[in-house]
Amino acid sequence: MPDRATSRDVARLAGVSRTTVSLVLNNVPDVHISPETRQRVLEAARQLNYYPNASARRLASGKTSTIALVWHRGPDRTYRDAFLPGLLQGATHAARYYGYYVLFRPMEPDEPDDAWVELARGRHTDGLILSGPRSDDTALLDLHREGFPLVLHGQLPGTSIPSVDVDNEHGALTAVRHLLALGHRRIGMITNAPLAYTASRQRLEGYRRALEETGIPFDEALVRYGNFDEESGRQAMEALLMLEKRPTAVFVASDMVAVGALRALREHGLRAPEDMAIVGFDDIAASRYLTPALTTVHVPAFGLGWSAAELLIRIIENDPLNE
Amino acid sequence: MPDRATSRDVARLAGVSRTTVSLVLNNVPDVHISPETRQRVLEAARQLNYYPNASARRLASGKTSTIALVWHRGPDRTYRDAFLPGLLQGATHAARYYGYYVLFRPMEPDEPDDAWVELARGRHTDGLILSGPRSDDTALLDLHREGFPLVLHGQLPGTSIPSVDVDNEHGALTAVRHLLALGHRRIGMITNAPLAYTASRQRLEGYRRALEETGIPFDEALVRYGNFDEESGRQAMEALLMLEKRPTAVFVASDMVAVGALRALREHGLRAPEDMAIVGFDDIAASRYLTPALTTVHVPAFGLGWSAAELLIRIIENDPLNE
DNA sequence: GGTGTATACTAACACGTGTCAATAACACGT
DNA sequence: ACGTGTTATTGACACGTGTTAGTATACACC
Repeated sequence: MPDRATSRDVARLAGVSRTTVSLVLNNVPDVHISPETRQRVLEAARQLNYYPNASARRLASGKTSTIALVWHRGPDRTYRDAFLPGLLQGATHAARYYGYYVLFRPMEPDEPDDAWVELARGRHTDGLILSGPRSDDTALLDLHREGFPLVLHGQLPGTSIPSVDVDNEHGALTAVRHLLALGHRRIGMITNAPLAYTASRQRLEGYRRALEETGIPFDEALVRYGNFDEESGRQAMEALLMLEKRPTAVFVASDMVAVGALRALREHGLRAPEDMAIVGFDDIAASRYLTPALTTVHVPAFGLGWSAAELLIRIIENDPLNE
Repeated sequence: MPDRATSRDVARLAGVSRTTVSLVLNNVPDVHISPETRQRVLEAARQLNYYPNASARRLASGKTSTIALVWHRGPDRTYRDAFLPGLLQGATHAARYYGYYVLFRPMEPDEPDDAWVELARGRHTDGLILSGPRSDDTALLDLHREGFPLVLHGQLPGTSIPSVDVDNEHGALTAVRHLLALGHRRIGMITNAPLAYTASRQRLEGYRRALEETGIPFDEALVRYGNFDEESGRQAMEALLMLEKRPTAVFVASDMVAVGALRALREHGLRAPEDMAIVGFDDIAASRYLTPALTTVHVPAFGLGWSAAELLIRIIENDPLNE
């Protein structure tokens, strides 16, 4: 590769000092450069096709202008894969707006849970978005205590670390209200996952509140538990169909699980929504192509990515924790 | 944030020179350090929780240990979104294996087509994977001529730039052979996109070759042209259904387009595969959840990402173009 | 006892930028 | 003539690491 031009080369060609080159190219405010000099510098830079060396700039400025998205793949792999493009593009969109790059760092099963810490400690990035954090992660708490900029995507109860997440309860509330508005009074629910997951509890709570609003008593017999995948949805629906008094509608708190529930219906010769109305949650791409199309609660992956990145960059640039 | 330890601090604590610290921590070969010294250095580093500063290391070594994935979203947005997680995770998987990080850089509609060039010229990364390159991109050719490591994902006829891509022709060949093996003799095709796209032409060629193998004459009347989306598939299938002699099977060279084709069948009261067999291409996640499930040609997104990154890193590290 | 040679370590330079403190030139009022 | 302030520019240091050339010591060999 040919030798690249440095700011020294630009300075020489323009007949000024390296400092002046830096001041001009960075548009440093409150500094006076004569228009002719400015012009000469810009012309020289153009002529030499000069691009400042990122590594040198990082070292000198102490800023990497980079944030990282750390991606824990959970047990709900397929669901999270469907979520990734939106989240990532949202994050990069915001990052670009503020002049940052985005490093993508998926955590793989064979590495230690806190392998991502090196990104922070080695100052590869100015901040991190952690998607799918674990609460037993002491490295995470340490970093936060030291004031390293972090934003979580997902719930982590009991910490003060900034986070973004879907409003699970409200989404569920809306979904069940929709079924109520259609006239259903006996409405079942299949959760997206076991109740150990915060999101799961919140969606259940939304379901409960919607019923409460309408004065319908909560009936535990109508609730079954999904476990991320299709098969768990099929089994849960089977169980609901076995009930003496079947529900006329079911809120399934995950599209992936809902696919299984729909399959169970078909196996019993039942049709949706005529024989049983179904509302999903997550808005996976596939739901649009199902037959019949699945009504579902939209989850704004792009918006979440955007918000997470924007929040993180605000924290990085204000540094409110240490000044 | 507390002051981080530098290699100087480690050197002082261990009672050695900074050079020794560097030699020990980087495991530099062919250099002799006594076991006691080595131990003292490692202990000091541990005690100070020392992580080398990435920016300084980059500057000193001239290596960023980073590759970037440049993502052009094409007109086929949904399809490419479904492809992203696999490609990206494949690339990061290989990158991690070789000790590289991955920068994700989507190109947005509002920026110049060659905005990504700054990544290379500013030495933000050691190399680039370009997904969905444009042939009219002179900046691309310039960089390649200068020996900057590049790998393309997708076709770019008439250049010597290394690239990875799906074997479109072979995939199509396999799909049509499958239909032939089922006994079909009158097989239609709906392309994934207009023939201006290389991938489109290659899939058509695979279809043609499969027929040829079996001695079935190619009949242009049985070929219709999709355009990435569902609606184009619906229309194309409508046209095929209007034929006097309908095909008994159709190879649709894109799952997204196939979804539309299936819809058209339903609208005519026809069932797949009983009334008309369909084989798709791309293996989007949704195809598994369609009813009936769509048989499709699997596209190994993860493998492509892996290959692209591995090839790129080989080029970076051998630098065969300039030595 | 001199001559090589392997071992263990270090001083000093390089990487290319950002930025502060200093300087020089000049205008202006008294 | 002298101080004061403004404008335009620069010299010199800092950022934290990698790496080469070199020094000092110990050891082996004839």
